Amino acid sequence: MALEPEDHPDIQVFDEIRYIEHLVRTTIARKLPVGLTYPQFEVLNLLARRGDGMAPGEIARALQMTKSGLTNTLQRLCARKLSHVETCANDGRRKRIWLTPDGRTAYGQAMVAIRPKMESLRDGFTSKEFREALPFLRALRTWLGEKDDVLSRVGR
Amino acid sequence: MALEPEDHPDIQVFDEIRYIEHLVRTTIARKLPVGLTYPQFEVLNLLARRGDGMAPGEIARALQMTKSGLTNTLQRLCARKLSHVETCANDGRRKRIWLTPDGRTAYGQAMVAIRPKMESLRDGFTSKEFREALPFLRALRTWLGEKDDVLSRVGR
DNA sequence: TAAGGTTTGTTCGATCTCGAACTTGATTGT
DNA sequence: ACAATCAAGTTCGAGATCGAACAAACCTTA
Repeated sequence: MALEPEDHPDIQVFDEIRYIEHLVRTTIARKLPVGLTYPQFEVLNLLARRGDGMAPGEIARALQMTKSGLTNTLQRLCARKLSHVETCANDGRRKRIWLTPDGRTAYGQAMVAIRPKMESLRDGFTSKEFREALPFLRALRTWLGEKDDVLSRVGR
Repeated sequence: MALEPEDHPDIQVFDEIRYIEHLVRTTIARKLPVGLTYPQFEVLNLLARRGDGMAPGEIARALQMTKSGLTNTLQRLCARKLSHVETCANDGRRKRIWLTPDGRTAYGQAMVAIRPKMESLRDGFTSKEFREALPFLRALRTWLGEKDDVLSRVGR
């Protein structure tokens, strides 16, 4: 699809977006230290950047994962002692996720593996180009998300 | 990620792209007639638009799927008699995939379910906006794909 | 024409992903 | 106070996805 001429520009845009998403995912996934999958890395990345102690629900929303999907990933991270769980004192339902020292180490290794690629990206494109692309992408994302049944779903 | 301020514009762009891709996928998936999954729809869509008779390898490349992933999807489509397979006469390795009448019907139903959404999208954005977004997206996709280990892999 | 390599597609195991149903803990209305 | 409701996570089953290993059909070349 993505490589063929398409009549509708909107379809072409979505094709390119699908393609880019796929390239990013596979490129990163292949550089990760053995044992780390892409979604696992995304969780580590989020925890490392946004700070520990997030609730599973927050993490799932931030990463566009379902709650059940995240449960799965967290169980694997915890099994490998890369994260650990803490039940919230005030609210017995809620949990908080923390990176372990091992988790930070693994994240660091992953970032080292990925960094060269990211840096060469910043050689290939200017910061300005990215900034100028943002408004449209944001508008598109917002439109798709708002005008929709997606966010009105329960039980994600 | 996608909803938080991020220092690097490039990361924001990738976050938006990831989000958009996810919204498109889930939005379409939820509108599909029961029994049709999103990847199955993508294959039907490709066959209906590009014409029947494609080889599995071509389909996989066009849709950024692995060969093994596509084998799986094709087996399900064939099991439901939505497509059927033909071994190539000249080349015993190659196969050709055809839509069955049932397959065309299912595709038509899926398109009917999706059309309103697509049309309202064309109300929300102009064709010009999409066209203007394309060059950057294409350049990004090309850069990610070329300058990379992805395409040089064997056995996709 | 036989050996070695290439291309095409399949099988397999591990993980991801989704939605539906469920459990448990908190909140609210009366 | 207590039933109804809501919210946060988990479980489960079906399907998707990936890569590695494989089988079979071709191709090359000596």
